[in-house]
Amino acid sequence: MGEMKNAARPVGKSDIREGNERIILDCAERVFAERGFGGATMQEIADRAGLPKANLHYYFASKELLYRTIVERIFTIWLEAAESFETSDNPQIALSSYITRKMELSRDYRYGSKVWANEVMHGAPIIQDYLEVTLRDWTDTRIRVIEGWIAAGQIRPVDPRWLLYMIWATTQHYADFAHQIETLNGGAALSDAQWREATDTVCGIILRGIGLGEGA
Amino acid sequence: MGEMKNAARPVGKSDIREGNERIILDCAERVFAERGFGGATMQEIADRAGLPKANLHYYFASKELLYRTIVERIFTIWLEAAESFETSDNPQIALSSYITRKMELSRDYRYGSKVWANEVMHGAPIIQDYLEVTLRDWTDTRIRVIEGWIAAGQIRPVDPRWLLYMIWATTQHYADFAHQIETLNGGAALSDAQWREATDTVCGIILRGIGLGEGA
DNA sequence: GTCTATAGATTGATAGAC
DNA sequence: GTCTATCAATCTATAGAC
Repeated sequence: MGEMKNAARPVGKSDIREGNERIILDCAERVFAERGFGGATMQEIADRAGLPKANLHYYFASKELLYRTIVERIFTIWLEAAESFETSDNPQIALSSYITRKMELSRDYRYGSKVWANEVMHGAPIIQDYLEVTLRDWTDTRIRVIEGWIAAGQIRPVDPRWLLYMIWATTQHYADFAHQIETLNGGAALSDAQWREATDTVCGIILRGIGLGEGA
Repeated sequence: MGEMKNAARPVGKSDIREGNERIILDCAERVFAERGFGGATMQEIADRAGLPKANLHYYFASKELLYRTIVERIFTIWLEAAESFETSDNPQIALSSYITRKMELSRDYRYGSKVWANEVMHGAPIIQDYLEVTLRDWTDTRIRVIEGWIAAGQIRPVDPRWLLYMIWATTQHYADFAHQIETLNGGAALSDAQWREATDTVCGIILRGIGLGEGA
């Protein structure tokens, strides 16, 4: 497929375009995470990507479009983690698999999480529509699931909102505040064992906190 | 004290200076919180403070010094909340008063919390020394207190680090992600009752999660 | 202490040769 | 598709009159 002419590729992108877009997006994600939207420069992104600055504008018309593409990519990943919520009717299994998945995402997509946090902290100037439609719908659906568990007496009665915020906050903290955590860890990244332990502890406290502890 | 000459004020600042510095710091805190360090401009800070741009440089030599002053101010407020930790030997009282205090701070110092989060997310380029010395010392002391509770069988055995991170993450989330929370709240700020309820829920889940629930 | 004017550097974006 | 050269706008910071 790589050497074929336009006729054989009616909609798809060329290999060069696809490859360069990926490199630009990956580098830009890190720069936006480290400097914020205003602090990031097209020059630094270009340098890291090993391309002249003008090429960035060839692939992404503007800095804002490049940024928006990145935020949307991250938001999609967040939402896919939601599927963990549906793995079981049992709240113990559903919640612990959701928390575990969110912790994995914090480890694997640290920069994406930071860009998202930055965007929301600054008042979501670019993706407010996502908050108002997609996130709201997702949240309302999950709230109803949790309310069902409460009504069935499966978990203690807590406002599902505060519970969800606690899960988001705690799991994303390991990405957004990774630098602080690593500093307090003697300057080293968390080991595999530490990630496992942190995940287990987070799961344990939250589940037990809403009345799902095995040993309580 | 206001009209006296230099002789009577060997160390103190003039009223004008003190007043202007306060206005500049308050306005700058909001701008840095909303735009990040790189996105903030001295012009916007000056406009909000109602001063010409050159005056900012008269009071604060550089943009970075102004920013540093703000981050340090916030960090001091954070640390003072630590005193709540010493209100009692009883972990139930100590932890719930610490969490409650942190929730109050998230409500009262939303912008400061955001500036801090921004700084840490970007790798703490300005206040890395605070992380490595002051915060580390504070954390180590609290860890020993928590380990004492565990040794005495007062709470369940959990790594104190993951517990502290959970408290920081959850409480600060209400400041840093206030925009998201308000969007999911129909666009309105949380009411007094909602703040109380959220605080109670956070306290309840965490305390019960480490084996301190009254009803569990 | 205040403020206008401006220097000097950097930015996002584009034109146009290859 | 690539990349050099460059524009127009904007930024931090300062000089100097008041």
